[in-house]
This record gives sequence, C-alpha cells and structure tokens, in this order.
Amino acid sequence: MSPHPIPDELCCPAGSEPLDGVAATVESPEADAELAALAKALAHPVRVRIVRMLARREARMCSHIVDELPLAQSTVSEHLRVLKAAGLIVANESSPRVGYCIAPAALTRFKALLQAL
Amino acid sequence: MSPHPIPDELCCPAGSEPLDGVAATVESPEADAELAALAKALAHPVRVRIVRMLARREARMCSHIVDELPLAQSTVSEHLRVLKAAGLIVANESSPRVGYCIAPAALTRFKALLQAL
DNA sequence: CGTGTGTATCGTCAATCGACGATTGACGAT
DNA sequence: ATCGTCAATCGTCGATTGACGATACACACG
Repeated sequence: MSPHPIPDELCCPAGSEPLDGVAATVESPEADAELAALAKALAHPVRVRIVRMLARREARMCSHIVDELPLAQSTVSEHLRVLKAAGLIVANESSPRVGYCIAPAALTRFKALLQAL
Repeated sequence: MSPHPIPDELCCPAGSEPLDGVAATVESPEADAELAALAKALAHPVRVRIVRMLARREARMCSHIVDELPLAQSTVSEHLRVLKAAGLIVANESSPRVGYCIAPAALTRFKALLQAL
C-alpha cells in the first residue's frame, strides 16, 4: 500500500470565504511591494503547480506533493515554506500530519492587485 | 529646462485591444511555466511601479522613469529589459527615443492565468 | 561634423535562489 | 522503548538577480 493512505478531511476551516482581501489600497508604494511579494511567491513553476494542487484539493500533505513531483522532500518543503511566508497557503499545525491548503483571502488580494494594473 | 521635454504621442499603436490572451489553456504544465514567468517579471516592486506608470501613461521613456526613481539609468534599463523579455511591455524601436508601453494582451493573459487558480 | 541626449550593453560584485543530502524532531504504531 | 513515517531545518554549491559605473551606440540638431 501507499505510505500515504489518502488524508481525511484535515484541511483549513473548510468553507471560509473571508473576502476581506478587497478592502485595502490597490495603488500605492505599499501595494507595489505587496504585489511584488505575492508575484515572487508564484515566480516558480513548481510553486504554481503546488498552489494548483492545493486549490483543487488534490493534495494536502507535503508527501503527496513529493510523490507527484521529481523533487526531493527538502526542496518541496522549501517551496511550501516560501508560499506560506507569502501568506498564499496556510498549514494546520495542530493536526498530526500538517495539512496544507490555500489561503483564499491572499489569493483574492493577489487577483485584486493584479486587476488594478 | 528639463532635458525630457515631455514626449509627444510616441507610444504603441494606441487603442489596440487584441484580447487574444484568453484563448490558450489556463491549466497545464505550460500554463504553470507561463504564469511563473509572468509572475517573475512582476516580482520586484520597481517593476510593478514601472508597469503602473506605463499603464497610466505617466511615462513613456526610460529617462522619465529614471527621473521618478532613485535608481541609475542602467538599472532602470535592466528592469525594462526584464519586462520586455516577459512580453509585459513593448518598445518602439524606431529611434533613440524609445517609447515604452504596456502590452495589454500579456497583461490580460496574466490576469486570466491567475484567475484560474 | 561635432555635440548633446537617450538607451543599451558590459563587467563587476554582493546577495539571493533553487536544489540537494543529511540530520533532527514529532508522532503513531508496533 | 523502538521503529517508521512525515516534515522542517541546516549546510553547501552553482546559478541567477539586482545594483552600479563605465562605455558604446543611435540619432537630432547645430
């Protein structure tokens, strides 16, 4: 059997749609830095892939992603760290197996900032 | 007097709205690489600022941007090169007065790729 | 033809990135 | 208590980035 027996529902607070990512300024030096930081987090094909996988709920754990990609576990962990640092994903630190999922608010904010260009 | 006497209408074909950036695939390994490349081009506050200035038509020439930012001319030129390589901006190569402007199609494509996440 | 203006390119240098293996730490299960 | 699994961290290495000054280039104008 696979050592990763498909995770149960151990993701983020489920249907949380904060929608607060549209409140802040969209044109300012701070917005420039914010957009640049978000773009930087997505500035790698592997990270785009990871975000897509998490958005589709195709994976929740680091090991799942390692299975899908031709990369070492430490490399995947580092990409997850970058995405988490940018706020694009969040981790369930409480659960046994650390479930990752996307942060809808950050993604919404990203889209809003880009749309404003 | 300013050595940059405000440029005349030396921008791109003006009201060109190709809108062809929505035709290609939005979920694929190629799309991942494409989105990552576009994000990488915007992954710097200065480049975000430059794109914003060009989108607002506040500047068209490299020298205008140099006037606005605390950066050397060669640095600004390099940022412009990165943006042009990513296809986000285009240049009127006709003269020393190179007129830069945003590439609406690339920006639209960028937005479409991000929205698909 | 020389001069000034506006850009691009080159070379350099410090800093950051991306990848890896190895190690460590946390749990659950045996 | 030991083992196996999952993930984070550390240290390293080569490649890339970002910044700069200096230089070279293209053209308009005198």
